[in-house]
Amino acid sequence: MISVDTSQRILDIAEQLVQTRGFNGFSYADIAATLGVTKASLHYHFPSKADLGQRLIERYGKSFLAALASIDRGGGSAPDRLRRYVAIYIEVLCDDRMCLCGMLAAEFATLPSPMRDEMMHFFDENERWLSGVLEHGAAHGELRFAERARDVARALMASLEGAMMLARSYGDASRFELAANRALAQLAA
Amino acid sequence: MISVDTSQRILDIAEQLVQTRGFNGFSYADIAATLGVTKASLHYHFPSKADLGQRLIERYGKSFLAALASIDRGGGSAPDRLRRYVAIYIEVLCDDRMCLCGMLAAEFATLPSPMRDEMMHFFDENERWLSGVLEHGAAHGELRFAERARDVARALMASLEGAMMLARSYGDASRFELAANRALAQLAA
DNA sequence: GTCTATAGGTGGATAGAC
DNA sequence: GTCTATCCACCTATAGAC
Repeated sequence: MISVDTSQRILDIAEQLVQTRGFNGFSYADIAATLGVTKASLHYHFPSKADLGQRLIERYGKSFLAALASIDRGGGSAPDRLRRYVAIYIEVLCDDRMCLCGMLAAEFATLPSPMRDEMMHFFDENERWLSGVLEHGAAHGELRFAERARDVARALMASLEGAMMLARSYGDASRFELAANRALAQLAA
Repeated sequence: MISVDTSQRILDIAEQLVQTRGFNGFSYADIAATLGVTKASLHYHFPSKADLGQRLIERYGKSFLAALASIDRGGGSAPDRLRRYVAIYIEVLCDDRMCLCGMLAAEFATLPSPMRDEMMHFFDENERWLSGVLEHGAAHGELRFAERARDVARALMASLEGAMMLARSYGDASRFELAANRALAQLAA
């Protein structure tokens, strides 16, 4: 994820800051110090912090969707795909980060509307993809669940986001892995 | 929850603010405006914001433990107790709040050490209580699970915290209820 | 595109009168 | 206990030179 473009480098640094400290937990000064430029320069690329935040979620969402598309291209059974979905979260967590949108969900009440909408769009897309995998798995006898695929998808996202948050607080990734494995095991046919 | 004591009233207001906006999302000015006093007065009761935060979690933890003791006094089966445990979360959510400690878990990286410790203590106590209920339920054939009670307790807490956060962002408490019901249904013997 | 300089506001916190 | 007044650091953001 090495960027040459300054805008992308700013987003890289901001992304790491939001995922660790939250949108209200960092400032332009933090980015400027890391990047080695002045605060004023940042405003050339992102006029306001709200702009920066919105563009950040947009990029994160696209990158996440690309990862989901990559899972689909890789083929494999529905349980396999779910394991690779969980692996994305683990990778983020092992970098001591939270899911960007999980973090923003906590700060929801303080976010400007465009950021809220972009955040919900992220979860909607995740729900869509997961629902597809779940339905496919159920149809092929690879997965079993009693509720609507949509509701199972929502419950799964919630479990992963919550487990991620607690695991990060305890500095113990195995807390996440245990919760995630249990969630997947319960879907086994 | 009506307090006459000024310190308690300050904590009441701060609690609502943290549960909706986060610890980094409010200021002494917000409390002062709501309470109708000056910022300086607040510093008489809580010298620093870190003090305020720590005392806030202490009180919240005690109140939560009292609620768990109340569930125990009420008797009933393990599934019954778990339903009443979930009901605590629902009540908080219907007031458009997050769990105080779930909120702080997101901001973990920016919190002073005393607040971190107090927050983890809250989750440890929840884990202890839940583990007890789970073990009791398993021993009496009311609940069934494959993993250690401790790990099931952790997974359950993570699910509830995550579902709460997403449900609040979507302004849809039913999202939480569906996830919680699914989590409890999977423990049914 | 990046800089210096600065505006205008808000943050937490303190001193000292009442 | 609460007030007024104030401090200083930091915040987001802008103007204008280079």
